[in-house]
Amino acid sequence: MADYHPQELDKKWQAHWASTKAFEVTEDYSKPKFYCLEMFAYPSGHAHVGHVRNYIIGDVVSRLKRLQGFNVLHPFGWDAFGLPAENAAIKHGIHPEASTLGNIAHMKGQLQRLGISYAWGRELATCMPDYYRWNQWLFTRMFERGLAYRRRSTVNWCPVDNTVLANEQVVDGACWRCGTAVVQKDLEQWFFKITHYADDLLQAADGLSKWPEKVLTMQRNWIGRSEGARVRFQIQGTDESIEVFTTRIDTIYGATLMMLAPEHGLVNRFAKESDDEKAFMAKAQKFRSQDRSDRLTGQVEKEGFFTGRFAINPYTNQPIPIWVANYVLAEYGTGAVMGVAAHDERDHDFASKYGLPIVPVINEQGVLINSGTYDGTPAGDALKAITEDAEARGIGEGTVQFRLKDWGISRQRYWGTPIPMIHCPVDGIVPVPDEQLPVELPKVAEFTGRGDSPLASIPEFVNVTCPKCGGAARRETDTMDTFVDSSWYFYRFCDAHNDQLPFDPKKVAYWGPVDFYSGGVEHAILHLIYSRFFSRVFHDLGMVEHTEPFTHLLTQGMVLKDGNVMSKSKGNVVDPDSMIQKYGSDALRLYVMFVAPPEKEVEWTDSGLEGSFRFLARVWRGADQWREEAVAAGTGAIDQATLTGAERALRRKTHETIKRVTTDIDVRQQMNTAVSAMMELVNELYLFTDKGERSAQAAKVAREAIESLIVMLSPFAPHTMEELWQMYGHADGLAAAQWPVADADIAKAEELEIPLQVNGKLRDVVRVAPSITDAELEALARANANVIAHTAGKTIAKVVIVPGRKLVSIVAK
RNA sequence: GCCGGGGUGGCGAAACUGGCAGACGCACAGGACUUAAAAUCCUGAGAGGGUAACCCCCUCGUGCGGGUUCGAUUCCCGCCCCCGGCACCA
Repeated sequence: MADYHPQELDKKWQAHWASTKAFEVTEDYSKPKFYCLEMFAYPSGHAHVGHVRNYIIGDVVSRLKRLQGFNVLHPFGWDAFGLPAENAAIKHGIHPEASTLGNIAHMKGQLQRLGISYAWGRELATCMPDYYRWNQWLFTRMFERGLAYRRRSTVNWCPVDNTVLANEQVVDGACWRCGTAVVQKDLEQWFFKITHYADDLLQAADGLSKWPEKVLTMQRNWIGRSEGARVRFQIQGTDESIEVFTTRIDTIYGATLMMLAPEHGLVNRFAKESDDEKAFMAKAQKFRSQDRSDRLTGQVEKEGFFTGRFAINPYTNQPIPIWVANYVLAEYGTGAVMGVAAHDERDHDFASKYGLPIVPVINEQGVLINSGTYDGTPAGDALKAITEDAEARGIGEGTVQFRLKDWGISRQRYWGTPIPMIHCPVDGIVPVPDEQLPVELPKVAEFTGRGDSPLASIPEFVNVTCPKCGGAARRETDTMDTFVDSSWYFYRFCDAHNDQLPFDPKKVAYWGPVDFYSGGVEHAILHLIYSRFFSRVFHDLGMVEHTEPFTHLLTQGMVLKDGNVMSKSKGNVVDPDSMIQKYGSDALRLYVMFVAPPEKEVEWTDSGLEGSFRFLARVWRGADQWREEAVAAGTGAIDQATLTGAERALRRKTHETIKRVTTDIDVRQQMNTAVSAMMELVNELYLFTDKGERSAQAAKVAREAIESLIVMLSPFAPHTMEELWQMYGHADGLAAAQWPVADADIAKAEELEIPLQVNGKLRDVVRVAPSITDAELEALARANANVIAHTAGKTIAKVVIVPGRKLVSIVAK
C-alpha cells in the first residue's frame, strides 16, 4: 500500500463528492430530517482557521447525522451586502459587486478544499436580486401589518461610515464596526416593530433549553423588561400634566422632585414662558450636547437646573419643583422622572447637591411611613394598592417598560437592499407592487463616501410614477440594514430557488426549525434576536409553524494566535490553505476538533496540528497492517466464545469506544474527547497487532475495530477515511455506510478493578470477577494487606460498598 | 453595581450522577531500529519524600479559607482573580 499522502486523497474525494452530488438533498418523508447550519459568512476575502473552525464543527455533526440515517440539510451561503465592500469601492474604485463576487469565489474554494459537506446547490448570496427581492416582499408585508413604519427620530449616526446605526450596533457609545464615537441626528427612518414581540421574545427564551445560558442572559438583559406604572403629575397652574414612569410607585409620597430629560418636549415650552428664554435654552443645550456615551454610561456628573415651575404630587398634593436633569434619559420611559431622594441613589446625589428636600417614606422594615393612609403598609403591598388607586383615580396605570427599542433599518448607503417604497406627493408612502419586485440596485453608482444615500444621485432610480395615481413620485433611496438579510436566510435554504415566494411553507415545515446552529458568540444579541423576531413575523404571516428558529445553539470559541484574535492588521492570521498544503485537510480538521471543546477559545499551535497528522498516518498504517487478512476474513459474525483474551480485549475496547464517541459527538458536542477515545482505540489496536496473533479470527476482530474506527473518524477526517473504507473493500463509499452500534455485552468488563479506601484514602486496587457478592467483596477488602496495615490499632466502624461496585470505603476509628 | 462563564501538571485538556485526579495529545527524556539522522515503534514522567536497591511505600496536590460527607475538581458558606455581557433604565 502507498504511504499516506493526504493531499492526493483530498483531491480525489472532493472530486468524487462533487460529481456524485453527495450532499444534495430533497424532502424525504421516509427519513427523519436534520437541519444543520453554521452562520453564513461575510465574504471578506479570506477565511482563516478561526472562521473555519465553525464550519468543521457543523460538518462533523452533519456527517454523523448522515451516517445515523438522517436526511441532512447542510447548506451554505454569503452575507454579501455590507459596508466593507462599499468602503473598499470608495477607496480603490472597485465596484462592490465585483469585489464581493470575487471574495465569494475564493472563500468557496477554501471551504471546498476543506471538504465541508455542503449542499452547494442551495448556495445563496444576499446581494443577488433573487434573494433580496424577498427582503422587499417581506418588508411590504410588514408595512401592510404596521410592523414596518416610518417616523422622524433621533438616531445614532456614525460619522465615519456615514450611516445610521441600530441601537444594537452601538457599543459603548461607538460604532460596532469602526469604533468611531456615535453622534445624534434627526432623520426620517424606517423601523421594524420588534417591540411588538418583546414580551414573547423574553418569555420564550426560557424554553430555549439547548441554548447557552450566556446568550439567553444577554438577550434577557437586552430586552430589559421592567414592571411599573405611569403616573401623571399636574403642572401647577395649568390643566396639563407630566407623565412619569416609575417602578416604585410605593415611594410616591417621597417624590419631592420632578425631573425632565433635557430633550423633553416641555423644556422648550418652559423656556419660552420663562423670564430669560435664551439663558434657559443655553443651560438645556449644554446638557444636550454633553457627550452622549458619557451621559449614557453615567460618566458625567449629575447636574440640573430649576425650571421655575412646579408640579403637584397627586398623593401629597404638595407642589414639587420641576428640574431639568442631565441624567434623565429621553428615550427611556416617558423622559420624565419623579425624584425620590430618600430611596433612589441617583436622586439622592442630585438632591444633596442642590439642597433639595429628602423625605423617607419606607422604614428599615420595608413598611411605609409619611405616606398618609398607607402608613404601616408593607412596600410590596403598597406597590399594588397605590397602582390600583392611581388607576381608579384616572391619574395613572400599571405598565411594562422595555429597554428594547424598535429596530431602525434605514441605511444611507448603496450596497444593500433598496427599500421598496415610493413617496408620492398625493398618496404619501406607497409600496412598490409585488409584481414589480425586485427593485434592483442600479449597477452604476458613484462612491464618494459623502453622507447622503448614493442612490439619491441616480435620477433614473429616484424618479418614478406613483403606483396608485400615476403621478410623478420619488423612490425611497435608503437601503436596508444588512441584518435584515441574515434574519431569515435559514428559511431560504429550505427552498433556495423558489421564484414565487421566499420559500414554500411546506418545505420549511419539513426542514425547520434548524436543529443545530453554530456560530460566533458576537451574534448573541443582534443576529439571534432579529432572527427570532423574523420567525415570529413569518409565523404570524402563516408561513412557518414554529416560532423559535434554532433549536440547539452552539457558540464556538475563537482561535487565537500568540494570545490574540487573528486579524490581518495584527499579522497573525493562520491560513487554512497553507496548512492543508503541508498536512492535508483532514489533519487540520481533526486538530481543530481535538484541541479543546468547541465553545472554548483555543490557542493555535503548529505542533498540535502535526500531532494530528501523525495520528492519521498511524491509523493509515494500522489499517494497512490488517488489510489483506481482514478483507479475506470477511464480515461474518464473530463467535465471542472462541476468542482469545487479547481478541476479547480489543472487541471490548471497540464497543466501549463506539459508545463513548457516539455520546461525545451527538449528545455532548465534546468533539475533543471523542477524538481522544478513538486515539485510545488505535493504541489498543497497535498493542493487539504487536502480539502477533494472525489467525482468521484475529483478523475479523481487527477488522471490526478498524472499520468501526473508519466510520467514526470519517466526520473528522472524511478524505482519509473514504480511502481506507474503499481499501477495505467497500466500493459504494461512506455514503452507504452506517454509524456503528455499540454492543453493551461485549463492552462489559470481564474483571472489575475495585479501589479500596481507608478513611477516604486510596490504599489498594483489587481485581475481582463481576459475579462477586457484596459480602465476598467486603471480606476481600478486610483481608487486604494494605487495608490491614492502615487499620492496625483501629476498629472498623463501617464498610461502604458503593452501588455499582465502583469502590469499597472502609471507615476505621 | 447586577448577570453569566471560568481558575486542574511545563502546555492544550480529561474526570458524564459525590467514588482511583491528570485519560488523550503537545513539548520533553530514555530505549529499539539505523553507518548516522529523520521517520517509526516501545517506555517514562503532578510535586516532594522513604528504602542499598527493585517490586514498592508515605505525605502533599484541582485559585484561597471554612463546612457537609466514609469519600469533594464536583455540593454548601465566605473570599480572591480572570473572561464576557449589561449598567444614571427611574
